[in-house]
Amino acid sequence: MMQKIFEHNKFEAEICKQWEESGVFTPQIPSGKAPKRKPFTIILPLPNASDPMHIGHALFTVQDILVRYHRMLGEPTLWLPGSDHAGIETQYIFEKHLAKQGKSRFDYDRETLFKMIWEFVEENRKLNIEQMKRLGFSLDWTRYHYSLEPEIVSMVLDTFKKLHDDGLVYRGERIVNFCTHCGTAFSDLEVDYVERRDPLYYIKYGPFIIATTRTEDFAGNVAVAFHPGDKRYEGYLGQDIEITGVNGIFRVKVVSESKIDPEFGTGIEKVTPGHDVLDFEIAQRHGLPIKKVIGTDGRLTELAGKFAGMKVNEARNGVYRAMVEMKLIDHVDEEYTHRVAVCYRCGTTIEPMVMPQWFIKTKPLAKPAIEAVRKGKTRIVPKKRFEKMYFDWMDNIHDWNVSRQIVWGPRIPAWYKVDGNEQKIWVSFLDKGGRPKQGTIREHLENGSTLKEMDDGLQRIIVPVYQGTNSPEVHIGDGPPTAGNWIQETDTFDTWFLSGQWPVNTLRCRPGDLDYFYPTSVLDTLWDILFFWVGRMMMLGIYLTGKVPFEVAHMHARVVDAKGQKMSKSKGNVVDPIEMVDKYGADALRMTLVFGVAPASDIAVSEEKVRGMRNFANKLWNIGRYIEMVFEGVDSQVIPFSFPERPLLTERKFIGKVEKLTKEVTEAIEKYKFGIASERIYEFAWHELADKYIEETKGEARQKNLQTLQVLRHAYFRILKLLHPFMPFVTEALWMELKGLRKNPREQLTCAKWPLMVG
RNA sequence: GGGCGCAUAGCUCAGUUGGUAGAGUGUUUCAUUGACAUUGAAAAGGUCUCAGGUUCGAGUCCUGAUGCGCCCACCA
Repeated sequence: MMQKIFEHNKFEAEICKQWEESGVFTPQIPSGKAPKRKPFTIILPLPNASDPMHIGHALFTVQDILVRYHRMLGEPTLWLPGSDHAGIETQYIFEKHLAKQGKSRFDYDRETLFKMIWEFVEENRKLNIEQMKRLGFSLDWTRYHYSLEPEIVSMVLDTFKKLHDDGLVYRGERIVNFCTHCGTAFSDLEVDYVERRDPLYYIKYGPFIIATTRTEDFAGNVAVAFHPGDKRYEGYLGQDIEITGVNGIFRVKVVSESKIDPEFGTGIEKVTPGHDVLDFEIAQRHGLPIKKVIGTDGRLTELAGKFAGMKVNEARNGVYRAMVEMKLIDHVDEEYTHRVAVCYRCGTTIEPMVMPQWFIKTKPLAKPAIEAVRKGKTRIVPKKRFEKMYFDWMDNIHDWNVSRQIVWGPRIPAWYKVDGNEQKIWVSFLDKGGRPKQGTIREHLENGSTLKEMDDGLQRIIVPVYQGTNSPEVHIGDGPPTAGNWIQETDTFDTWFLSGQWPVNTLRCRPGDLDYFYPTSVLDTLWDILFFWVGRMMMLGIYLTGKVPFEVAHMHARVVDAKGQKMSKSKGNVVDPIEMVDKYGADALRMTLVFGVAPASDIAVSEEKVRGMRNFANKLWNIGRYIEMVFEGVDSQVIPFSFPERPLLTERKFIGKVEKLTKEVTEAIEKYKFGIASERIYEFAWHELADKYIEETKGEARQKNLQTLQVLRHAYFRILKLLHPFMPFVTEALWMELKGLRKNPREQLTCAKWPLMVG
């Protein structure tokens, strides 16, 4: 006898276990010469190992619907799970954790720090796996991968070597977005902009007046620039002008540059190539020297004279006061608002800095990635909205800075020759007594440290890029050359360099997988990482295999609260998926995320909606209970599960509706319109089957009219099948319950055949 | 500065190729030993943002306006 209410807690764990043990989520590759049916494959967008489960992860439901649907169509189906070490994110979280204990990353050598982070992440990573199972995701856990496992890392290093051998890797002193708090450079994508009001200083500058918000970087000024043809300044073009500044007299060159806006300020700007992106470009074009005034610690360097050692903001005020004293300030615009680059992680103002970094040339990689989408080898869905975004970004792509100055990630496999370059390589390390040491290798050696000691306590090295042949020899490969002394780069790879090759590398882990499952069928992800991830996967996937990584890139939307507000901890409107699963069941939460949702629009989630969907699961359960009741005493031999041959008119009409529903739902899923598909089933089950058909045929059912019962059961099982991809637990529970299959998992609904074949 | 999206019931949103508006939730009334109160029956509630245009016919297509949101580039 069935319970009066569907108690999800009683069934979910058991059903989960049953699915897993029956191995139905692990596809079999057909062997021998058997005709190979095209498989359906999705690679899970790997969650950050350090992230606690949040509602965004529950959106993987969309993938599970696709996967379960295709599995029921009889296709070999693979949904491959994984976790991402998420370099900067994770190290950032860990450093906050360290700070609570009064420690910082500088207290540890890199190896120790790496191990500590590893331990720190493990618990959460394992918890994530359990939580994803609870949502009913039909992932093949036998193929689970972690981005830092040795096999994956070794493939990533090989890719870098290959890129290097193909001439697509270079090291350059380039201006990068540097966060002095996080201590690392960021790619352009990882920079946010905030509106800020700062004083705009008009400074007397030799014969000119220049407008700037930054007074502190004066020691890095090497030129002034104006728009070509600006009559006010044309006469000065090419001259060396003497300037009196707070640190004395210096000279700057006068150049003209089309990117200078003649309308801004006085139409002439000071050029500081060491600390401004545009100025760096100007310097490259005009062969101007680059002076580094701000260090990686966010303090001014010795070039700043008496201001050396000050933090940027201190120095800005200090220099301003000095300028006032020297009557160098013409006037100050206090109302000036502009956009300032900040670290997307910690909000610290980004300092553009010139630093040695590893770059990947992206133009040759982007070209085939653009072609592939243009030719439809990869379709972006919804197309209209996102293809344009994709092309815009790909067409204007910059070279990719893959260096990160953090320890949490695979180290770039580059070794610098130490012998003969001792004075060029800067090293920070902890000596045997745990004391921090900084300086060139030569200085360390002179102070009695050995190379081994430096390596044991290594924190970071900096090897500048020298012009011509003066740069230390670099070796890229599996390890250092045997002859001589070499020291490995301490920069690690940008996380996206790993995740960009994830579909290829994970499928390489098992022989035959790459051939069979690649290109994968669908990539489903939040559209905000279209550039971070989708673009990189396209480039590296094609580069490594010659084929696109996925045939469809499906963009889903962001989850927001009931009022359409973005969820955030500070607003306190976060919906915890696991709490919802505990309270209302996984099916209810899954259904909430797709029911009535249009493609790529925001998804409003409220507890009320989850409750409503839980009520639907219960409704379904009670229809089953009703069926169990009316079938009591009826020999199931007498009523086969087949389609009735000659139904009565009411029944015939109803069966027609069932067929129509089947068609509509199938079409909607094929078009990624899960909102419509789920709504149709809901509407039909509740308002057609329960409210109308059952109510109207209660008399016949009581008299055990065989045709009525047969049609009733036919419609009901059809609904269970159609709904299974959306609400796997309650449908599976009912299927087992009504078919008496609780002891025979082989006939579970998960493996049942979809009722409509699609061509 | 360039581009995109949205505007429909109190709230959150659907509305697939143009044919007199739908769901969830909330509200009101009634029903109750009945498969299900996590229920059923019924009701109220919308000039589909505004102004033009195409059409026999526009929530749906076109143009413009207003409001909101987002993305890209970035101003020294």
